[in-house]
Amino acid sequence: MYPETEMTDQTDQYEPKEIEQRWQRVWEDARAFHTPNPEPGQVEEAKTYVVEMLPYPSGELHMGHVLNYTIGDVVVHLRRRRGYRVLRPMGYDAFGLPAENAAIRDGVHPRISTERNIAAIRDQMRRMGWAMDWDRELSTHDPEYYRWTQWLFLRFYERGLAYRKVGLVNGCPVDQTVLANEQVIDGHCERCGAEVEAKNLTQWYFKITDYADVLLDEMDLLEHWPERVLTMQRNWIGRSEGARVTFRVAGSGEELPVFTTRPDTLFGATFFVLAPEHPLVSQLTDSEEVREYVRHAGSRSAVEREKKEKDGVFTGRYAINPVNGEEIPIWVADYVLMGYGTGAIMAVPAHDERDHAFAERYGVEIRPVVRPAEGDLEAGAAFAAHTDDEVLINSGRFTSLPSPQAKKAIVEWLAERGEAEATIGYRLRDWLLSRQRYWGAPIPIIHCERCGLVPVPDDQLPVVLPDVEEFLPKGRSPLAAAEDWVNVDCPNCGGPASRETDTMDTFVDSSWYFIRYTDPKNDQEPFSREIADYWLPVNQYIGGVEHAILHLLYARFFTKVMQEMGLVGFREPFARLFNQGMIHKDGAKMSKSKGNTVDPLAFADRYGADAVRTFTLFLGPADQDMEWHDSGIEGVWRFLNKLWRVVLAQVEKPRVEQASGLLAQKAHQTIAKVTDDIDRRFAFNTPIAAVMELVNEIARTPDDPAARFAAETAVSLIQPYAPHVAEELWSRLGHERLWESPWPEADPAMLERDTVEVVLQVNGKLRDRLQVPASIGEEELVALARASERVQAHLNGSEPKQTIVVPGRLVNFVV
RNA sequence: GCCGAAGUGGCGGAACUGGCAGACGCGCCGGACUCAAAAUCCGGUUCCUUUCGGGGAGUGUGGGUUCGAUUCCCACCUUCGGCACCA
Repeated sequence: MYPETEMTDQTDQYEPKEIEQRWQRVWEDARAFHTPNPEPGQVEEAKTYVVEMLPYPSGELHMGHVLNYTIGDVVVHLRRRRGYRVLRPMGYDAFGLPAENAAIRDGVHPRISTERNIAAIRDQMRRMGWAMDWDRELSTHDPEYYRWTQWLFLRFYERGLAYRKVGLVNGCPVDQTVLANEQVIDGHCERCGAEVEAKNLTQWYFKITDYADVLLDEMDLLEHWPERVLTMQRNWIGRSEGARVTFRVAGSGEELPVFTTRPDTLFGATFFVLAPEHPLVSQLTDSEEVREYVRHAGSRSAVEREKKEKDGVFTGRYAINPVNGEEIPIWVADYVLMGYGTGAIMAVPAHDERDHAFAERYGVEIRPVVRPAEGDLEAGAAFAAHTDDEVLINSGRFTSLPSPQAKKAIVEWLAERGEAEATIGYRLRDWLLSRQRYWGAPIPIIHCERCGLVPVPDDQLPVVLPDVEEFLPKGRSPLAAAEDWVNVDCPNCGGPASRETDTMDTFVDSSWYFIRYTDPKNDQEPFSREIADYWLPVNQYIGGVEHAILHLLYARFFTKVMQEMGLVGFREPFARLFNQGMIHKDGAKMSKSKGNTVDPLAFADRYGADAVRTFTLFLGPADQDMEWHDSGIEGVWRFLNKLWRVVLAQVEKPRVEQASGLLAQKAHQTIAKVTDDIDRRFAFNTPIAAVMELVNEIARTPDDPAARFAAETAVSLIQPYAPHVAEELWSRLGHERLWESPWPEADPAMLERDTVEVVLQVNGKLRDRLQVPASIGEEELVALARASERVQAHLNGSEPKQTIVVPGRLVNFVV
């Protein structure tokens, strides 16, 4: 079982490289971290499912990975040793643009480069010593995986949750593909930074907007998600309550619905605005001026539109305001967006900053209809902040009603006549999932001239991605050129048909992988529901905050749909989420272009994987951004060397079964702190400091009868961080298999101290300290405290007005 | 503008429930070892002041609650993140 070198070739030097290789082999041979699924019907036992966001296989492990997977490793080791059945798999998010762009650049097929990168990154992960169940490894580019991604797509399609529509989409001119809204940052492609272009195209969408409310409401099912992530998702969904109010075109009576969050300001609407793309514009007028404006607006990008001053053009037509029958001019202006609400607004210049700017420019009436309940009515401050204590003015029968009531009353009044209804607006749009690129899972749909859209029958899945030679996208998928693959018989009528050539967004692949892990080799279904329901929801999900919106929102959406299909029995995929911070260097994010990256494997070569792992977590709280200093790892290196020396000095000492005394007590306190910090507080830096303290203490008193016990405790507690050196020292201490040895338990009796140090204060200022028996009575303690010379000096002979006693902590005299 | 997070020594950070501010580490200073240096080990290290006993100040700023505030409350400043011509 154990390598022969271990007992015979005992050098005094800590040689991480040799130790780490040796123990990695031992774990592999012992299949130490393989976790089988429970047998069917097996009694429920304590289980934990830990998932870290799977890496994109770039071929090189970076510090972000090291932090992510070391956090997971610490949690996993602790829970395994506390007797849980722990599932901890790993996989690769292998489809996507980087591999494809590399193929275009270097002429290597993406599958070849991806698989080469996977082999490299797998090897690097092993060198870091992470306790993963490699039997469950999966990759999203594997046909055995994407077969089920396609299968799930078809189930969504059957339910009307995957659909095709013509619409304005964001296209990236560099990556030559359309993007989901979530992949557009400030009007630019999130990948390459190019400014996106609006295009009218037919694309595939997932109907995530149907789940907008559920995605908000069911945040309550999440036990422990960082507030910032919930906030980001709330912002992204962008729910706002308001009303849909129907205006009509004067003359024709054509309906012009608008969405507003301020129905209380309806009496202040002095004009009406349509987005340039609004379909009614061309019906309302054939004015050349309007057509010219619409054409011009269409050529401006969203970024340009926002930067310029508001402008617009009058259509010559009027809209009738349903609250008072007033006719107000209809304008076309590109500050109104077609994509939100109805693409038309009622403009209330007195209470909306944008409408105000527009009205000022074109001389439209500005009519105030609400004023603050009390306080100043400064000009210009009217729309500064809308609050609930405002009251209506100039609003007919609603005048002097408080704003919140007025909102309701006006909508109800209009609703009686069918001219309004309370409704909710969302910022969230449907998820655009088709991509005009090669390296992704093909969308399993066939276009038949006679039958239209025909889903690929389940028994013909997977639709395997064909090998092509030319990856360069030309605005259509490179797959379109693979004619043998494209041209097929219609599964329905047998007539000539062609395959869909777009591939799926890689976020589809990663929206369900955490369930596939539970049953990764299933070739009958994506996973067994029984097994999935045993492991999920994931007890602990760990990953970077960059996925706060995209991946986490999509995965939540997928899970809800799968639950409604009866595929799983849970509504939320990740019960707890931990977002690690980013590791910076020289005050900035690490990036290749800045040249401030740190190669973890290079440091592992020099100091050992144990030191890299430990230092990464010692940097600071793992959920905050951290600053990497090369000199810092020296400190951890010194610590591990000190541990090595201090522990080896105890090997020959007798083991005292019931160790007592201060050092034993310190050891028990350290057990309690490390356990609580990791398991309850998710604090990973402070346990290292606690073990350092313990080791420093042993080094000071190596001949203490409890020194050996304390040393064994230190080794046991550092194991989740530095598993190799811990295992080596454990075996030299004469034990076996630390990785499955029970986690130490703090003896409550040992945590209680016989004597305690009490702080003596006068007027809240520290004046003296006192060692007293823990069991001392209050009166006796006060008497002792008063007797202190230093206290006496500050009391100046006067009698304390008040004496505060906190048992076991302090006595405070107030004079 | 709206929403969220955070401000503590020279630096990273600790202080978990209102009770010893600065654990642990880096850096720096001193010492041991060395012909010497590096490495290693040991000790010191918030600031001001001191007759070397001590005294005073101190957790972004200003106020408040409290015997007592890094911690709670109010106002403000700064930094970071999200959303934003979203009606």
